[in-house]
Amino acid sequence: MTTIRNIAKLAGVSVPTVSRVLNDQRVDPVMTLKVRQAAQSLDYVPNRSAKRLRGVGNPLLGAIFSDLSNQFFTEILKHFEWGVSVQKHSLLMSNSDSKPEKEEELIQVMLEEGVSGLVMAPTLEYSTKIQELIENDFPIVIVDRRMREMEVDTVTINNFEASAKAVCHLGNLGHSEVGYIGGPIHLSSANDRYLGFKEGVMKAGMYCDENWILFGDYKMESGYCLTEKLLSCKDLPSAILVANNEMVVGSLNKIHEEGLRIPHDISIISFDDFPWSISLNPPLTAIAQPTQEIGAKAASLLMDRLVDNTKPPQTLILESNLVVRESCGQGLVKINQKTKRRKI
Amino acid sequence: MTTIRNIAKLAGVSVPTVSRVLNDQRVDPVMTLKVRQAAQSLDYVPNRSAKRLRGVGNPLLGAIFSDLSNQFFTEILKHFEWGVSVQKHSLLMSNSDSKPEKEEELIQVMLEEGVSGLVMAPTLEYSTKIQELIENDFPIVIVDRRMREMEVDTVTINNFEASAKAVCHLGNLGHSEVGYIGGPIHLSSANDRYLGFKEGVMKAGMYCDENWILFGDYKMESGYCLTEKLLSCKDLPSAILVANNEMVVGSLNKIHEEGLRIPHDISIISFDDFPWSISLNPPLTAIAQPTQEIGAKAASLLMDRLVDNTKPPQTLILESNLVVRESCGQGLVKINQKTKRRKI
DNA sequence: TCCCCTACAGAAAACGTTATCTCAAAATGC
DNA sequence: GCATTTTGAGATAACGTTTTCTGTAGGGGA
Repeated sequence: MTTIRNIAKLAGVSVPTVSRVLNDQRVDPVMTLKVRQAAQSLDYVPNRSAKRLRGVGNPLLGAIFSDLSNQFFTEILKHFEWGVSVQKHSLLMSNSDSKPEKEEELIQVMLEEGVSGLVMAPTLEYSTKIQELIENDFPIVIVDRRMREMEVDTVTINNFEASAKAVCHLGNLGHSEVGYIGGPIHLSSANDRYLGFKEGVMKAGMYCDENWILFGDYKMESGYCLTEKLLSCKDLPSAILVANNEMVVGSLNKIHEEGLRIPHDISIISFDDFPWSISLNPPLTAIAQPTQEIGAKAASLLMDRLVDNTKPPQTLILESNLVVRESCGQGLVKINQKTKRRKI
Repeated sequence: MTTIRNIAKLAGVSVPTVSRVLNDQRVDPVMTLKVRQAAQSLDYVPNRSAKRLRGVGNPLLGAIFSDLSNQFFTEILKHFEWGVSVQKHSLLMSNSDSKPEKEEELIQVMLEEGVSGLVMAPTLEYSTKIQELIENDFPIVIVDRRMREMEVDTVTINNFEASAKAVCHLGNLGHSEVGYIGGPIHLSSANDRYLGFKEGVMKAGMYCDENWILFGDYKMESGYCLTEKLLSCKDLPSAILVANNEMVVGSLNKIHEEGLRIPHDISIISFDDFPWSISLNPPLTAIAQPTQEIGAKAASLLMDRLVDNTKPPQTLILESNLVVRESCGQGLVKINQKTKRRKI
């Protein structure tokens, strides 16, 4: 490995002079040239660890997401990376696999690596580790979820409202019985979506049997299993709201496996929208979250905080967008047979 | 920030003693205790930059993928991370956005960060930067694609064979005219898939008009546009093979937009398989790549090379799996109207 | 001509660690 | 009981940088 010391030797100058040349500080032109040539010929690669130790050089940022195979998060991450890369930050990413203990470990690793800021989709709505970071004024931005009892920069959508809006949409289409397949209630997003669902049901005067309300873990498998459970009810709702992209895939798969037709036999509406949602059977009506904007805002929030850490934390609530396709009956009232047999 | 120097002061011992305690080396129990307590009370966070500068501590690995919003890559990445995390490596990830110049820049950044190994899905089949790394015996593993003129650890599937197999499947179903929507031919995967397609067509005695062969960039948009172009042909093939997951989404969207029915009007088979492929309209017949195995093997290949860099580079060719669903006619011969009108 | 200021290169210190070296004290062998 | 080995803690150097300090040469003003 070549160091500025080697360069200095080859160029016949002192070490600090090399440093000055490489940092574009004022140095005699002839020396500058010699140093540049030496650096070139030795394939010099600057050592960021050394720079970071000195407290200079490109900052390192960290991203910890609960599920890096969930396209929703990777979209956010991609735009976050775009947002911060204009400033030449390096980005350390990791996957907490929705495990709080792994998350804590990863935070520790990132701190040891010397990140100057973090963006996270945390696994729990409270974490002493994160609380500590905040108390020590460590720059951190939370996406998708809100933390409980913590003042911290946050970028999310209004999950309550979005969920209520979805139910309202079902109501407008004539649905009067609706089920809910939700995420882990200890996450604010899951909780808000559930509360919004209840609110929507109430406002629209719809009915929801308690057996139609099921909570999973935001993963596809639980979407599948919970749908199985739901479909085993004697009476079925005419429509269900599924709380995220992964679960709705499981849910759809189960519904198709059972040979039920959407929306004829059951309607479905979900959170999160992707290009392939259009080509599902049927095209899926969904609440699209602005992943691009979430990522970009998170990046700018974090970069702002890196330069000025005195501002009070902000919570940005972005607009979600109901994308109406064909999985809820295309505006027609569809009541399936089973539901008609329902007593109340 | 607290350093071992602070701890030493508080515990009333020397700096090296603190280091020894924290590295579990033999130290007087009473001192050990004092050091541990001091470290605890000062919220000590080890500094990996300093360790790395000294040449010790957990190694850092780098991952550079051409598209981090492509689920195929994130699946690989996830399993790669699992594979290496058993050894407590840190992982620096980045997205080259399929841009060679960005890729080169990212490699540079990672080298500066001091990664001890790289896993990459490169943007081109040749790169002087990568060539240099290999010549300098830098540990690197390539996934999904093969590099030209380079001896380097590689994990991929047999794209040629898989593609031929797909065409053969179409032939078995009675298709005799087939189109191809491929990726950028400068990538080995895209090239192999194309060659395999041609081979398959020839072997099965099928027909492929030259207007039915279109090349894009593996992105959804080009899948959409190329399908538009294909569908504008006077005569249509009865089936098309689409070369990756992103493009097939665009392709499906376009086909649905045109109101064509799959497989009645046109059959479609693609590379890459995801949970949501089951719920597409219709369920998509696809060549599933073993993303989990690719990631895991890449991890073990890289870790092996980290400990022993003398072994000759290996190329692992993993098995792909044809998943037959309903987008190719479920075993029935389907010839659409338009095709029937074709002259030869 | 002398003095002071400026410009700029080199020397030395520092960032937070760990490894090597030194040395004293304790433990062991005779 | 003395010599020798072992033990283990502290001092020092080193990793690759940058920053501060030091010193020297050259230029300008009196």
